[in-house]
Amino acid sequence: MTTVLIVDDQPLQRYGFHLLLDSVPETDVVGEAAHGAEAVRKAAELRPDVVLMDVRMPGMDGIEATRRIVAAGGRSHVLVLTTFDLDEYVHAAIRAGASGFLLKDARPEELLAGIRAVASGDAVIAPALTRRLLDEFAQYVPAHRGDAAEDPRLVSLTDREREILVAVGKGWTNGEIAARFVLSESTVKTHVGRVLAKIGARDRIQAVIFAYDHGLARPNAD
Amino acid sequence: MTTVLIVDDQPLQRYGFHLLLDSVPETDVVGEAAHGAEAVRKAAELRPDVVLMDVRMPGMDGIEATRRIVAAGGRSHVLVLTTFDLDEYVHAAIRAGASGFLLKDARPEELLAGIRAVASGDAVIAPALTRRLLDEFAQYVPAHRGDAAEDPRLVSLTDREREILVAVGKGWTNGEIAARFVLSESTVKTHVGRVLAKIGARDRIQAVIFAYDHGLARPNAD
DNA sequence: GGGCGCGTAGTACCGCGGTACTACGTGGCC
DNA sequence: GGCCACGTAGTACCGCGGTACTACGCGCCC
Repeated sequence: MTTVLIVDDQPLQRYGFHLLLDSVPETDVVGEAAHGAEAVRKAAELRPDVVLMDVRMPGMDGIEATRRIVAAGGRSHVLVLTTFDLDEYVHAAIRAGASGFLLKDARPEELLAGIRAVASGDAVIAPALTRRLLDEFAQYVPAHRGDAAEDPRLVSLTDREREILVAVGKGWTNGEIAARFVLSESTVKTHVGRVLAKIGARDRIQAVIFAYDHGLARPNAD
Repeated sequence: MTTVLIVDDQPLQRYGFHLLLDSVPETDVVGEAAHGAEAVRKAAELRPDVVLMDVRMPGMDGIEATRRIVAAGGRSHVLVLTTFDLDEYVHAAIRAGASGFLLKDARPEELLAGIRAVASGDAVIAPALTRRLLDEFAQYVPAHRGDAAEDPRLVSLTDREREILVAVGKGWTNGEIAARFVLSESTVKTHVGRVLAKIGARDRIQAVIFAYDHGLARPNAD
């Protein structure tokens, strides 16, 4: 049995979803919320398996509510619904930690399949949006393990040197690296020097860029 | 009517798909191929709406075949199928231009829905894979105009300072920036200093990291 | 006019980073 | 045994980077 919390500012919309979910035995609507703040509160209180979240709402919007619900760490998975397939919404929702993104004009069985998938920890995206998402993904993931492994400069690094490069990629100074790795600063300098030579970087700054370009360092926005 | 080309090295597998697709009126299997090269040839010849592509095949694999079919520019959309949900396959397939990625243990209706979506120009991904894809996506597209605009540190930068930060993000030295911007090195230093203070970085290395984290610098693998 | 934000530019100082060495212990391989 | 790769460590030197100032011209607004 999958417990669901319905979040939408329009009562009629909520009613429609409620009817649909009641029509199948596997889902159980445990609550409704009309805006973001109420959604966050009820999600914490009812701990539903799935939160059916509308994006556009007065007050706290669905994105922010999603962020807070996900951040709260419960096991609730958020399935975001919208009438508009704007890229910004999709991006924001993904970054907020949503497990799915469907359009409101989805067929009932699609919605139910989505809820099922999300409840089991998987994720779903409306086919119409997936196309654009894949195009972007192909752009943004240039050299993730694969091309990276083929880069002769990267494979020429020893394990230790790779560790050092990762540390450099975090922005640590030689002194900090020495401290964390329990080494002398001289040793760190030796390693860094060898890394720079091997990857063809003139200074640690280009090493940081190299690390990002080759997936050794990961963006970690704040 | 959706025309389909089935590509798989195992005759039994092809047979199974053929039977399934024949069981519904909307799809029409127009051909079969047992390996990558044959798939590329037949795709060009038969011009199917959808190519049902197995990844693992002797000789030219499904990824390479997908790349060539997509590159050929026909209107065929490739739906990749695999028994293994390895990330590398998914990434490679997406980069190759595949329109979809499903697991072979998908239910028949899922497969048919996938073919339908792909034929109409949309894209589909198996829910089990979407989860990980979204996680990665959230990392790789950190600040696609949105959170970036919300970051007070970023908006506090003047236009000039933002330009300087981008230049720093490229790994340029103060001297290089001065040369390219036609400025004195002193001026560059002044700007860099102000940027560091505003974004809360102690040195240009952390500024580079900041730039990457906030989408001012883009991975540009070689 | 006077303030203010911004871009420009300078001087002086210090320290971290990078280079160019040398050096030694360890483990693996021929 | 001897060689080699690797990780460790040191010294010496120089220069870029960062800081702390000061300064001035320009456009804008009260």
